[in-house]
Amino acid sequence: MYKCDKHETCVEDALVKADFICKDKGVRFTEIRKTILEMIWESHKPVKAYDLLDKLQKTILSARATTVYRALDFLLENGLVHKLNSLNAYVGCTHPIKHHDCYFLICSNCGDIEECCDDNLAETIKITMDKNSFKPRKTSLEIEGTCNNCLYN
Amino acid sequence: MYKCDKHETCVEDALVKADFICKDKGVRFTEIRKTILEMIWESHKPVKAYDLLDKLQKTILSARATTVYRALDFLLENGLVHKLNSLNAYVGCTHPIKHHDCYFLICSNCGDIEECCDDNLAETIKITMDKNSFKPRKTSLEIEGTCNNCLYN
DNA sequence: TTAAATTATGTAATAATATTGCATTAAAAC
DNA sequence: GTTTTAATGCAATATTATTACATAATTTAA
Repeated sequence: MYKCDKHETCVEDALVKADFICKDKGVRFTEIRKTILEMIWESHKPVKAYDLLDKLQKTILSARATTVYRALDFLLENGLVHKLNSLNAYVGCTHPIKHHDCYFLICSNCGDIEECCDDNLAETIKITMDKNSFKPRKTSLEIEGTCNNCLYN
Repeated sequence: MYKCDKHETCVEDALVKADFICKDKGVRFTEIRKTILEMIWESHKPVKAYDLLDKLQKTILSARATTVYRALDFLLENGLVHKLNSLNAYVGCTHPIKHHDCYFLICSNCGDIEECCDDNLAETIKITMDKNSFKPRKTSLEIEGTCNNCLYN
């Protein structure tokens, strides 16, 4: 398990930041979008679209797959969540305001995700792209393995 | 478009190597598996499972989704093809014998894939994992952008 | 401050991707 | 040759995601 001191703080923090970002960008952080983001932030584990749908339908009976995917699209576009392509699942972005390229450590033992940034790594990727004369637009780096916690606890 | 001097060579080469690898490992390179690999190698573009199925059904009427996915599983397990998670598509591995960690440059203009290796990049990733006390098992690095050819031709 | 334009949501249908379970056949091992 | 293992046949279904069109809510701007 990911050790955040007090998980409520993560959730609150994410919602406050999201609110700020949306206001700043002049986009609408509607109830549905807020609810989906909150649900995603219930854990540090990747969440599946249809699990979100199941939960959402408990309060919003009209919810359909589109409801969820539209909210996800919005959250993705605005950098509030990430999609993990290797899992077809979604996680909250831990630093939506100052957003750089980041990568994901996926622990296949406990299921937790850690979102990381590393200037050195980002720089090396950039250099490698230059070497290949490739103009990158979107980088997806997902590393599956065992996290520190699971290894030693 | 990816410029390989003579594409037949790519295909032949891939099949010969696959044959060698399978013999070496003592696994069976059956007709279906060979056909699927050949189909994947028809281009340097990622291929979709259900497109493979459509093609396969022209010669093997009994082919079903499972037929394709089982062949793909085999080819993936034996390092003969790669799955591009960001596209839900498959490409042939260009160096199945000496296999290191590699990454994929996905040109969203021409659709071509380039599979690359870079020791320096691999090393940087390794170092970054160490820093995070994370024990990696499988790395997926996919970079979408514009390739050299599309930029300057 | 209402009309027009834009954005968000409701709703149904369906497309695209992938897996399960069980029967049968083919190949390898003994 | 028989047993064991691996591969394929086959049907059903699970999972993930999109399309198209209608309605409602919000924002823009006349």
